Amino acid sequence: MTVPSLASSLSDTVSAAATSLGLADFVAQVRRSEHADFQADGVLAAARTLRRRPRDIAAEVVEALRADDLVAEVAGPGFVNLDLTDRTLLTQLAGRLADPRLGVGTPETGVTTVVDYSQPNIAKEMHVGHLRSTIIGDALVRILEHLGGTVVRRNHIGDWGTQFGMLIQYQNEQPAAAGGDDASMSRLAALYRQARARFDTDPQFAVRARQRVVALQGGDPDTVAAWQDIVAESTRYFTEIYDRLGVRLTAADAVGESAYNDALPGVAADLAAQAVAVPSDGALCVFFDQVRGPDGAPSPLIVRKRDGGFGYAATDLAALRQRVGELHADRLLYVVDARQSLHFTMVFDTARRAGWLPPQVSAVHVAFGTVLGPDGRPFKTRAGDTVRLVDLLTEAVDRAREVVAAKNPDLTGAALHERARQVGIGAVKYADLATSRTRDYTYDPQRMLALTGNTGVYLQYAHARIRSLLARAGNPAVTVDPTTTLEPAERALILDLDGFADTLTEVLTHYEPHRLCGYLYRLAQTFTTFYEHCPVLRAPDPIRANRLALCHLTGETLHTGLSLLGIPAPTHL
RNA sequence: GCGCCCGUAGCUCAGCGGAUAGAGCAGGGGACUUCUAAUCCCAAGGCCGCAGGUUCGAAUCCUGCCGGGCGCACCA
Repeated sequence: MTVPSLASSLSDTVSAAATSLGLADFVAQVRRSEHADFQADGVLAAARTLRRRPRDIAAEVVEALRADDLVAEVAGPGFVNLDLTDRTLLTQLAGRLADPRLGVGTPETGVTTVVDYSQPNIAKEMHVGHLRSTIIGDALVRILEHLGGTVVRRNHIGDWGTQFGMLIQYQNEQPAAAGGDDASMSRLAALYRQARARFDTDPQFAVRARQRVVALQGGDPDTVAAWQDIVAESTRYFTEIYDRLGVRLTAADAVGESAYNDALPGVAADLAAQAVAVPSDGALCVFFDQVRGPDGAPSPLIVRKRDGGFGYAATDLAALRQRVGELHADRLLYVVDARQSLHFTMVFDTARRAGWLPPQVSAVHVAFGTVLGPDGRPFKTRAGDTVRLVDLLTEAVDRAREVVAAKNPDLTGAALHERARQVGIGAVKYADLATSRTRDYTYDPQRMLALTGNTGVYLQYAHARIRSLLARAGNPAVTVDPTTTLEPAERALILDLDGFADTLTEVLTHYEPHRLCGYLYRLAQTFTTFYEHCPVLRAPDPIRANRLALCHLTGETLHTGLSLLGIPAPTHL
């Protein structure tokens, strides 16, 4: 059963009190405060429109709030401080514990969201950019689903385009150099590099490669078969990485660019018929008032190229139309690099104009910044190559294994490996999710894998400690006695715990998972303060039982919160 | 030229209209016969890029600068 947060309940209470006083426009903003449990803001703003003294209004509100379980008082220039009784806090604690969902509601019920994320390219290695998209998208998917939403995952894989002509042609001409029958991702990556180099330096090969593209698009059986082999091999590889990452993307979620091929002529024809797109230099383009190039000339979204081919604008439009029209999406999320922001602005605008994106359907480019190395430059190896995602994950897990083994010598073999995986992958994900997504992100393996401070491990450790404590107590049934007197550290913990559901909805207002990271980190710190100040097992009942209940809810909240970030929370570290 | 993002402690970052701007890391000083010290406590560290404006109140909103990053016609 949904348990409204204390903050939202108080907001209702204060608003009702203000209404009873005739303060019609009063909007109570209740938030946590250093000076009380909560503070209600809004009096100062109301005072101006009413032309009255703020403290007088605040005093009236306080008077109207008079109740047994609430202490309200005027503070400063016109703040209303709100303090709740221990009994109220303990009752709230009991309410959350009584619900398997910790009282979190399902405000997303009935809302369908299509989330487009990960987007690796066939025959190319995944790198840190894909990692960001994958991790952020996965967290958003989990949170949307947890709040009752319907989610369609879409992995818009780069499985089509001119580079496949190059790849297949090179493979045909140089079967040995391309690694023969040895089908693997490293073979494909090497093939890609060699084919690219040949394409750039040998004009005659480039001509043959372009002819091969025509053959592919024309459905030549041998060429199509070669393409399918390459796609299948890459897809197996991606699935392997998703499994390693603990990301819930499957082959079924992969709907690549090629899936929209048949729809592209229709997209172009409809846009042309509606005059949304117009011919320009032989291409079919959509223009925008504000979008201009360096020369001052309008810059288009190119729906169909001069040679008659389609680029990714057409593909994105086809996908969008299908997601709204056939999948009945209420919301479209694109977890893509911030550098694509102009592209999405144009695509969304075009779709609006064409009527494919009705006003009630939102489309959001969930942009993230470039991944930088410790030197502040785009993250590359010392040789200047893109860092392979697999290498990065392997390094993270290896280092985690060393740390885990050092702290927990009894752990060996498969158990050690599993623990190292949970810690290492968790560290990578947390480091990526914890910073606000729009800014460029400094990827520093040293810092992230130090496994100390504000990291995933800190949270995993806090969780494991709680599980250990509860196990030591014999995992008793949870009971809450609402009549005990609370220590400040206990009050702070209950108040923090109560903010979980509100944090999740806050994450969805701007699709910012880092807010959940910040919440969980604060919660872990508050718990640690409680842990240092309030003995649990040694305390006499009913205080002991209440503290065990606090531990229980904290453990559950950390576990749920971490899992919503896609981070495992083992019972032991 | 136009557009988007970013300038907060030495470093990496939170905070984005409310009371005295916070954390982590690094560096300094402490705390383990104690429920996991992968932890905690204390001290130190700030013209919140600059200048105006709006407001009872601005790191937060608006305008203009400065500095950095990234986009802007046939790659995706």
